Amino acid sequence: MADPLHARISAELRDRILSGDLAPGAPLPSEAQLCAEFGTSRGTVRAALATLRAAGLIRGGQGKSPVVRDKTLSQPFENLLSFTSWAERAGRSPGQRTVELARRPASARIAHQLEVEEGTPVVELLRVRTLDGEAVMLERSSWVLEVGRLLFEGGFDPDEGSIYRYLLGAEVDLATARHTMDAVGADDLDARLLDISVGTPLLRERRLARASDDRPLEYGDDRYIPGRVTFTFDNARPTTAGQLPNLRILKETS
Amino acid sequence: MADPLHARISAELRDRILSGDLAPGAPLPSEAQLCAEFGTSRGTVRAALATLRAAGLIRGGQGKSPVVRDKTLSQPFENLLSFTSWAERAGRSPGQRTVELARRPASARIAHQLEVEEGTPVVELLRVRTLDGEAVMLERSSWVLEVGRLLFEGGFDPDEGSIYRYLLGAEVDLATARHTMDAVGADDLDARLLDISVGTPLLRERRLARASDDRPLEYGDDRYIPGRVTFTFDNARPTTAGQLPNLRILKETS
DNA sequence: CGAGTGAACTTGTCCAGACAAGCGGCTCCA
DNA sequence: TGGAGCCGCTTGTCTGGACAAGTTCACTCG
Repeated sequence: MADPLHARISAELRDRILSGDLAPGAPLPSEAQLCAEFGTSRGTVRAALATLRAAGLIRGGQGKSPVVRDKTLSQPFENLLSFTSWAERAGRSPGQRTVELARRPASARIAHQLEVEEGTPVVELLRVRTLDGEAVMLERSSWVLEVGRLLFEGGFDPDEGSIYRYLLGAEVDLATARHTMDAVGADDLDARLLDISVGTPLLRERRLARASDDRPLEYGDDRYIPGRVTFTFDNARPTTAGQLPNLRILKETS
Repeated sequence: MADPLHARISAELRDRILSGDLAPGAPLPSEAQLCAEFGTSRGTVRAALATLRAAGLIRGGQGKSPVVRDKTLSQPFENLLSFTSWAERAGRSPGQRTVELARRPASARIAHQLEVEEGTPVVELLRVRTLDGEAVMLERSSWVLEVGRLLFEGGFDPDEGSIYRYLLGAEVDLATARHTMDAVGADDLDARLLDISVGTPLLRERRLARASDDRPLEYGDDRYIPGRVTFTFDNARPTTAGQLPNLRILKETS
């Protein structure tokens, strides 16, 4: 109820698109009609439409009503960090087996990524992640001590829940993340823990999560067995001048 | 000169950020100052700032001036399609060796992706792509006949220029693309053409490019040798309510 | 029957003003 | 000295209006 008007309008329209009430290809009501329906001025309606446009849900040109482009939604921030959140939203059953949770001095590479002195204590976590009981990914995660210490304190069980959900609940300021994708062959550790042979191609996602003031908080290295999980992104040519192309990221099971 | 005012303001501010005139962390001028500087109303200035915010260049909260977040720009639409455009922008020297350019009936898989009947003629292209003379990627590309025929007509040399640049110049309506990343081991063909051994891990990018009315135009399968090219994406938690997280994609050499 | 004109409708752009909400620094008081 | 409250600046939200530019469609004219 306290939400701004334009947010409520865009939420309402988004629901109509996601529910199939407005099918892809169908035109939206004109701005004038929306003004009448919600009892607002045109500027407010246009702010709501701009949100949908940035999300890639609608496409529309001058002179014509905007048209529904797609009903797949870009995934929320948390989904790209949290294996658990993502799997649950995809209707799969996530699980994990914790191999180790350790506090140790940062190696040169980790220290460089986290922008701390080499040898500074960090908290490292190594887990095998499963989907419906089947191993799909090996997660190596290093946290700066300030945040990592929370993983040792009561309330968090590494074999139980989602780290990110726990940390976001503890009001840790996770604001941005950069993900880099490439391919590697399984090393000895990967092979042993994922029960595959050395050299098997793996999709690697390296991740650096930062606080809102850009301090690095976590460096992660996740290696996915191919054929179980894919990363998809959409991009579109800019529509109106000065507008930037819109992007959406989807992490999918296959 | 014919550009809208808000586009000119956002372009001017973007240039100041990219040139380093406004360094990351520095606050932008207040909206009132920008109004005075450009002689416009506040709504116009806010439209310009919204563009920068959607691009992830600035971050800013209520009560405070927006702050420069980053000076890396999301890549334009064409860069994610065209190897040539991307390489040139990255300051590298792209090249290619065309293995075959053929018109043949669509296989079941290609027909399914391009949404045509199996056996419908399509145009298929197989090229080894190089960066500074070094092979980095094997490109398999299948075009619907309507577009692919242009590759046979005069004016296009598959050993010379960029397909996408040529087709966009020919006013082909390439509007959106969906990219899916995973890892595969090199098959016999990959191994022979890229001069690597069978089973070497490769980063695979499958791509479906569509026209603005969503008809598929091209299905591509690009396989990158690891360590030469990576795909990076940034995501951020939404700042203001109702706003969606912003995303940026970077394809990088390493 | 076809081509061209024009009106109605749509979105894009821009303006001027108003109030609410958040932030930061200041003063004043205990 | 330290804290509370106030004030000014900033952005967020919303209104109502105006004109420009693009699309669609029906009508008219040749």
